[in-house]
Amino acid sequence: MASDQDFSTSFIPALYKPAALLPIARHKASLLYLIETYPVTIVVGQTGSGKTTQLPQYLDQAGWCEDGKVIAVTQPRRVAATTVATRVAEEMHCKVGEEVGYSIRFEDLTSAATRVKFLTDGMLLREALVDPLLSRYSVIMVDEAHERSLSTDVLLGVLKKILKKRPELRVIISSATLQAEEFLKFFAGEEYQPDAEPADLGGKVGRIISIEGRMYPVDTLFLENPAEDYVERAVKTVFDIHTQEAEGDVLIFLTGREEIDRAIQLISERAASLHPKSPSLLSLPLYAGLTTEQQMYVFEPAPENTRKVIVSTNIAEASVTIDGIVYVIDCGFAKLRAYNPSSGIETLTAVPISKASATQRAGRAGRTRPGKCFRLYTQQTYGQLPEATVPEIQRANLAPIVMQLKALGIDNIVRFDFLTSPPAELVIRAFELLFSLGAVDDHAKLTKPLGMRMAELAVDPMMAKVLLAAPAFKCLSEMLSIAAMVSLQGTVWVQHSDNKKAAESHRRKFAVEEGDHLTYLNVYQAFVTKGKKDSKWCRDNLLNYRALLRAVSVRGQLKRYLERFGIQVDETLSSHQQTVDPSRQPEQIQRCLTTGYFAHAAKMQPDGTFKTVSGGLTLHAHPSSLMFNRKADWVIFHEIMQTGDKTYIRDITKIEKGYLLEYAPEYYKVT
DNA sequence: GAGCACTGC
Repeated sequence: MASDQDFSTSFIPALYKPAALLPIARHKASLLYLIETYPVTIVVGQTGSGKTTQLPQYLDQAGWCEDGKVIAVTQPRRVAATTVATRVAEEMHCKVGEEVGYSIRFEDLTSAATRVKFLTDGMLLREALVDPLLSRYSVIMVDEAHERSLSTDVLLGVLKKILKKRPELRVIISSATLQAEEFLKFFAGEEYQPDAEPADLGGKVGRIISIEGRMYPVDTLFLENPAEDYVERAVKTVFDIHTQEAEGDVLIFLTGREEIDRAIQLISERAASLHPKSPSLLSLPLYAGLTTEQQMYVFEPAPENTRKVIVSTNIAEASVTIDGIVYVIDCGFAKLRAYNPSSGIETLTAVPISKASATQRAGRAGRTRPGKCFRLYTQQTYGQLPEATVPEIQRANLAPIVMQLKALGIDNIVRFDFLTSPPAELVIRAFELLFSLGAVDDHAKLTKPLGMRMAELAVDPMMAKVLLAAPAFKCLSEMLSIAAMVSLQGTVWVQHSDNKKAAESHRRKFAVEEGDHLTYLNVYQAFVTKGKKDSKWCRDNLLNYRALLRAVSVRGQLKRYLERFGIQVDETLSSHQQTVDPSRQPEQIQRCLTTGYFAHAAKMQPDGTFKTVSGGLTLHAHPSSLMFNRKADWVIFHEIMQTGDKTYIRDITKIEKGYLLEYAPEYYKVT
């Protein structure tokens, strides 16, 4: 038989490759040997190597599921967990939920027969709350670990701890080349010897194994001189490709919606001047803010004699894969979220990408045949890019993670073995917030029962505090709905850029005087009474049907948590009318919100902007908020974020200044 | 007058 190399150059591979022909097949014996011999195996597998789909099947065949044990494969994203499970079930000739299953939030398709289980890494962490040693699993494979998501990093630390108590457990980390040694060094700990021969790097703990992928070569081109305007330059490059290169679709990486809209506008303007007989251009946007329906267009094959141009954010770098891309245009930037621990404000700004990102982007051109990548920056600029993106754990608000680790019984966060330690300021800031909420005491221990319960609720600490305070304000049922709606993060209304006025008037139908939180409550209540079984009702009101269905699930889950704590949720309308005067209901909700969000308070200025309590910072109501063009005095808000040169607050509710002193006397004490 | 991408029984 021809070698694998010959095979890939003379044939175009089918979408579903026969498993035996995947590059991983000839590494089967050595993989199984390493996993049998060492607790930790790092698998460096390029795109198309088949590691995610084949390795779990090899392990199953080799007997790792005897005695009822299960193989877990974690993914950073929900869609990946479900699609890979479907694919492996097909190969194992079973239905999803039988021998192969998946488990993500709100969807558990597993059964007693399940031997291979795909799940999100956040989900596996949740399971550790109930089963701290994850004892039902014989093998845990952490896929895409090089992406270094918050939950992946925490999970790796937890697995290292578990390995000390369960030497028979096998951990497989799938990684890109760059981080493989770092992962091994982390698990080997003191045993790791930097000067050792590569084969002995991990001592008795583990080994690294590389598996070649199925990628076509991609020619990379740099600019000779820096571009002044990369959107303009990207558009020019599209036309250069269109007139000079062979057929094949184009993928452009830009940083956000505004740039994407502008690029699409420019492309369609200039496409008008193409020769009437030349092939046409079809440009399509791709970003997370689009509805699923709108996103589907990018997967449809272009009409005959048409070149497809997809203009995308970072979503196409790892989360979404589009077939038929032959040309990639990379602007060299991405928007990244970061948390400033001294101000407590999140920022969202465009920053240069890493070399690893640039490689990943270029690789998108070589999935179906040899491709080209046009980088809109110079080779010198590329040389100065960081090797890898700063892991999320070094730039995120850590309050939720601190709570989660505490709930897992990991009390000393500072001494917890992180792959990369978070900066001390982020940890300190997290503890300050949790202390002010009453979740931890002077000794940084979780309080009982408040802190323990907050740690178990799957919402951010401020909202968790509000929910646990709600029974005292007789508004628990309402607050559950509000918490569920806030968790949708601004996806309640669908965006129709062509009809802003209509959108405004629809929103006004649900609007109430007190602000965004009570407006959400209105929408939720209208949805469950009128729109739950009818997506048309949502369309008519420009509401996001899928998002609202999700709110119903989230609410149900939060309610079950509270009931487990022994907190009764009274859902009958008549009952709270007996306890609270209906006209006072909004006030109870405003007071209750203040018990969690007192640190997010601001005062409106005569010009309509807001100032923080300390007076230092000018804040703007986000245009999606009701308070964007309404009068208020004091308000609390859910979220604060700086983009460009403005700092926006969103999900805003009016309060009385006195509430702040009443519910957070320590925080606002007069000095 | 506007926000990158993810996640949680």
